[in-house]
Amino acid sequence: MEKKVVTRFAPSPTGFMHVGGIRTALYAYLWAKKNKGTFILRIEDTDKEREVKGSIDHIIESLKWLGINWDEGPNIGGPHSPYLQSERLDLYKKYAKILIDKGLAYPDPYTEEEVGIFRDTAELAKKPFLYREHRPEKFEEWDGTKPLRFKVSEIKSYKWNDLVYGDLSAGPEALDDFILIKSDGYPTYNFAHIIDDIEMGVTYVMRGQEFISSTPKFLSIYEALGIKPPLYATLPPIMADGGKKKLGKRDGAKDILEYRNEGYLPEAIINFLALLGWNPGDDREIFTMNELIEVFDISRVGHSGAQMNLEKLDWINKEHIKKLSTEELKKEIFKYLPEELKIEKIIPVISERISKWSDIKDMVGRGDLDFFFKQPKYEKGKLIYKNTAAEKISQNLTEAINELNKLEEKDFNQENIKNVLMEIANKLESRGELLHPVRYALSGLDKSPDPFIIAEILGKNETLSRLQKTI
RNA sequence: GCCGCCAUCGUCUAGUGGUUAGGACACCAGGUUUUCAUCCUGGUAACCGGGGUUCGAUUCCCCGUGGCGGUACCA
Repeated sequence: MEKKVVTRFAPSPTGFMHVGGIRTALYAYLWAKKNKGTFILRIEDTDKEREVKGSIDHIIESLKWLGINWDEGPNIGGPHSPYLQSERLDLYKKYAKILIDKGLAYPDPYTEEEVGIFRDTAELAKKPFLYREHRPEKFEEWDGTKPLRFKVSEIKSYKWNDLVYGDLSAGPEALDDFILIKSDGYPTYNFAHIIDDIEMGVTYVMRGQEFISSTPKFLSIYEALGIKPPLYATLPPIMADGGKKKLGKRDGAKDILEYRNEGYLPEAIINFLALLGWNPGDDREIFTMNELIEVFDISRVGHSGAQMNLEKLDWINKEHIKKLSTEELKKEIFKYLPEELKIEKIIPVISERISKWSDIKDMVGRGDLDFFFKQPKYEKGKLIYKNTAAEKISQNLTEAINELNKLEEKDFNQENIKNVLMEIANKLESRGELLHPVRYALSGLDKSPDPFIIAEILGKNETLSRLQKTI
């Protein structure tokens, strides 16, 4: 019987979520779900200085919007409650005690300034700074007012296997007497996440590659505790769009919820991020969350950094829009339309022309849709199709009006209108001789949706009146 | 400074000790449509550089270059 797969996403509440964090969460989620395992959300709020109020709610909202649902975590609880590190301080102290008792942890006797001087001296000598070279000979009793440090017992190189990168290694200088518990009583990330992963039974750790170099520290703690570490899956970085810098809040990374405001579908964001650093091994590019769960595999995660590419995101979003039902389209599209345009028939006209919902806002803002409910302004000459004589155009339009007039109000729909107009148009030298003027008469534009659907939406009276007007 | 990771079209990527180096976005051209959008067809475009190993390297090894990360009482 294989051990149950348990993954976690453990953000710190220092602001909003951006695509980097979301992708890490997504991969951890996909892997857990694929293996019918557990996905845990844990909040790493051990740095009270950097904490930003409200970010926990923000994280929760972001993940929920995207459909990355946790099996255990804040809000819903679970067998390993609580899921905020700040509420688990006793636990870290308990483990710290174990290390102290083993002689593997000791209070740092120096002030921060003193350690700073050690560091500066080492730097000046162009040597890597290692606290352990200043380790006190005798350990005092820890009273909780000083930082508690880990005593590295064996200075050595580490080699370990990473599910994504394969064999990784780090030299002995990556190993040092790092701080386990800060002087404010909170544990450091280096310590807390290990204790929690142990306590919560985490079996796979998905993480950014910024943690590669501190892995020996983690491994040495596991060794000291006599506990087998989880499997590591290190993810490649995401770079800012157009730049080569790792994406970070300081480099203009966007709040993931801004994508919601811009009218992207959560499934499209998920689809896009899944493909940023991973591929299924075939040519498929459009996936739902469930399909991703099906095909996702850690072993196909890439090694190199990838840039955000909004054009591709737009395309993926458009593909997902195409999959929506009319009901779903209606719900979203109507949010952005003025009252006059909230009609069923306009849905396909719009949905075919947008890649994200906010495009509708832009269309409305530019007045692209005004002709549907406002009399268009005509410009002289625009009505003429190529070199066709004005008399000929008038004649065609007149015939069109007469024929259309024969249609009953209830039969005045796209299909019938098309039949009527095409019959006339087909007799002409070029169908444009009729269809272009009709388009222009109805919309006041050269480029517009199908004039037949416009006519249907305008209705018989308005259609005939606009045609008459242009003559 | 030291340590580590990475390197295929503009971008996301597939792939191999011998391939016409494949796909997608974007771009361009043609077709369909009365126009736009959609749709279809086609096209431009890539193995960072130098050394090895080899009959043969984009692929394996080394060096360089470049990018990224780490070197915190941040995560």
